[in-house]
Amino acid sequence: MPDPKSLIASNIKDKELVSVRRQELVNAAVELFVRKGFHKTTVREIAREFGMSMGTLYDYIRTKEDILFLVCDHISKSVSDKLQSTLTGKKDPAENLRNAIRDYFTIIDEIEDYTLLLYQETKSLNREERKYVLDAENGLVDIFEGIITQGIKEKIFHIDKETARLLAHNIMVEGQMWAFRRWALRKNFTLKQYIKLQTDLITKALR
Amino acid sequence: MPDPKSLIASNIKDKELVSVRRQELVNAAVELFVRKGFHKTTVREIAREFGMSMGTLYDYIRTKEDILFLVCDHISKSVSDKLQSTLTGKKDPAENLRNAIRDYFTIIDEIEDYTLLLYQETKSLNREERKYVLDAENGLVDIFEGIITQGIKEKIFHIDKETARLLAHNIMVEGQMWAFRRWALRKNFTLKQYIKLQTDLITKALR
Amino acid sequence: MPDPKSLIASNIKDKELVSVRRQELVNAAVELFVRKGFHKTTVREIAREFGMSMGTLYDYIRTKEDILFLVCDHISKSVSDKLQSTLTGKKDPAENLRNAIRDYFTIIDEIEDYTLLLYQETKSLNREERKYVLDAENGLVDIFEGIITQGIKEKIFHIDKETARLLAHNIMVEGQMWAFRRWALRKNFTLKQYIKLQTDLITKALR
Amino acid sequence: MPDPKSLIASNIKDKELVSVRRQELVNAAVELFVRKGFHKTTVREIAREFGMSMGTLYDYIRTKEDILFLVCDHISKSVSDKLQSTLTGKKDPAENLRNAIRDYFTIIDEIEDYTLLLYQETKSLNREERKYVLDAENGLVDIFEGIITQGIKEKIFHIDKETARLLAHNIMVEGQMWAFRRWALRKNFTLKQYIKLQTDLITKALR
DNA sequence: TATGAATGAGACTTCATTCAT
DNA sequence: TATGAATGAAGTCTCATTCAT
Repeated sequence: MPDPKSLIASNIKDKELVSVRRQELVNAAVELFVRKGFHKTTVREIAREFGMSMGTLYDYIRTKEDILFLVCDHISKSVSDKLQSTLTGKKDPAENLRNAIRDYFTIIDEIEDYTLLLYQETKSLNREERKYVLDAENGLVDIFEGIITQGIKEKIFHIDKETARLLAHNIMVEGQMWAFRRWALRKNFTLKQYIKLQTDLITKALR
Repeated sequence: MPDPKSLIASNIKDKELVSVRRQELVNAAVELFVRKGFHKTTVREIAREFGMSMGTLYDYIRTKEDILFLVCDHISKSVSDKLQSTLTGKKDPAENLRNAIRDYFTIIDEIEDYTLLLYQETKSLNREERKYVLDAENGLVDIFEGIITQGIKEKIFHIDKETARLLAHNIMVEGQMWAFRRWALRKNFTLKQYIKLQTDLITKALR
Repeated sequence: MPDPKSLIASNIKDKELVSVRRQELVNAAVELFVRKGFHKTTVREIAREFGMSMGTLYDYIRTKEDILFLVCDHISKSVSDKLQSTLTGKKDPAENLRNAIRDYFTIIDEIEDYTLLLYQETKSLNREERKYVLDAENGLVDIFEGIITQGIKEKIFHIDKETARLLAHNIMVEGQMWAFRRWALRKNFTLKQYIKLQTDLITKALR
Repeated sequence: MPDPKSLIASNIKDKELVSVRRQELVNAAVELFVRKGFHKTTVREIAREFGMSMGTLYDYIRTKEDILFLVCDHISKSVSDKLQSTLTGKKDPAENLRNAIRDYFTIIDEIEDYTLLLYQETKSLNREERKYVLDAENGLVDIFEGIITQGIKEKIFHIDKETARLLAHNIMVEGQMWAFRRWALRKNFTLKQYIKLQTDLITKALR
């Protein structure tokens, strides 16, 4: 998989600089997008937050949508990286799954605003860019599915392969819903409770 | 709860006419929003599809966002109404739940595009309008929660009250994810399979 | 041949109004284009001269190039119309030719600035639009060729058919060069002299 | 006549280097101008084609228009030089004229694109620069006029002095029209035919 | 009540030119 | 002398909303 960022043309020759500046750009844009949404944020505002002129901003991207892509890609990668780094090669699939769920939900909680953004604005990306982001998502589903499948092999979990895939999807969505249904869930649960209850439900379903 | 539509001012005195026209307006707008998204649809396009002039359109609403609200409210109500109408007062909570899940998922599948729209554009509503839509959502959660609670009372389901609320949320989201993760789920499951597998997982969790 | 103006989309429904306003638009733009050239004239300037807002201007056209097309088409039609109206069905081809040359050169002289504009900016039109303008030009060539051909038939002119076509082109270009080489020709000739000398040269070539 | 190129200031001291680089610059720019027109070609593109940085490019010129002037001057000089080099001091003015016409038209045909460019973009030059280019043109007119005048003196051609000047202009324009009316002329004539027919017409006019 | 032409602010984007390194 | 990142003014175009008829 080629680096998605190389999809985006730039006038600047110094690749290193492009990389650094784009990171700064993402940092500037993400806050605005979270606060106002992609469509209601103007490029001028982003440039101001970016601390550079409009012209300079456009030396690093070609269109406003490129910025959205950089932002979405960043968030998406960020979740993947964080989750990957917490995954240990523990032996017990049951414990592995519990830990993965806990870590994933915790990450979501930490970057709740970003999750929401990724969730709501991905549709504004073009085909190719959207595919990148969704592929990253799929990578996460694969992780959960892998753990469950291991448990099935070891006869610890008692569901079939198809259900394993579905359950992996469910876990992903249950993580995300902690962000996008916060208005309702926060009234009833703390993160800790939420993790515990969801984990219990999943565990029971695996018996 | 006051009729949400009365939130939106109108120049027209004849309440009956307002109601009829707004329904036509919603029908015109919803197709466009589904196809192009709210932000990329222009009021001019809506007026054309609506078969009325810009001026007349603005006799029934005040801002473009009002249209979005009418649309979201309509979709949201539509799901509630359909689901309510299939709910029977059967005695067995287990069967009631199975039926409700099946009916809800089926409704989602039927109006998949609308669900997606509701899902992605609600954020563009203002505080007050968004609250309306989310309240309607909550009504659905209550329905599922009610069935589960009944099962708990009858000692058929073995989970606590808090988990019941959470499970109700889960069911809602699992219905919606059939729409918003269709790009992934459709590869692996038909609607029928999806309903069966999710129902099984929920059933196991209730034991 | 469909009316070229119908090639250009408009937001305005009243066809009559579109026609009137476009004429006003052409009048506003042509002066600016003559003075500053197409590229150096801004749409804002055109709107100001047009006496309407930018938005309104763009209700009558879609792009800046549309304005250029309207202008070029107008000039081109204008020359054709004027020439056509002076053409009499006189019997003597020699006299007909002399008159046509005189009238054509005189028209060019009258709208010298416009001729120059047409001449220099046609290249900025897109394929289809350029074709329209060039086709109109060809119509004029045909007129001159027709007169010459008639003279050949009547054994008054002694050149072959191919040369007749070429000579028709020459006459066209000799008319235009009165505009685009004015910096040189005006030093040596008045319009009257120019017409006489060119007519004499052509007449001798026809012997 | 001072060297036109000295009109354009340069940061670089080494006159020799300036001259060499400017020639390379012209070569780079002319292709782009032919393909896209002056206004639609960006300085960045020219620099890239030139193989130098923006900064370096601007060491050799002051404004984008300077480049256009260098290009126009180059083309204009190029035609003059080529034509001069073919002119022989033959004795017979009639043959001299035929040869000059043939050579001139042939040169035009060879650098048709450049002729067109010169023709269409001269207007974008400023007063002073445009004068340079037009003066070079006049030099060519003088050449043709000279040959004709010689013929008049030798009683071979039978037209007056004023007509001689006009005819010289006509010849120039008839050469150029082979380029700028190619869309029409190429349908009917090859270069060879075109030369022959135009030469015949001119010859007849001289009798 | 209905029409649709008119508004004008503001959106995104480009690009000739400069200047610190 | 050479580089190329940075500038910022200006360009074209859009569109939600209004109001005279």
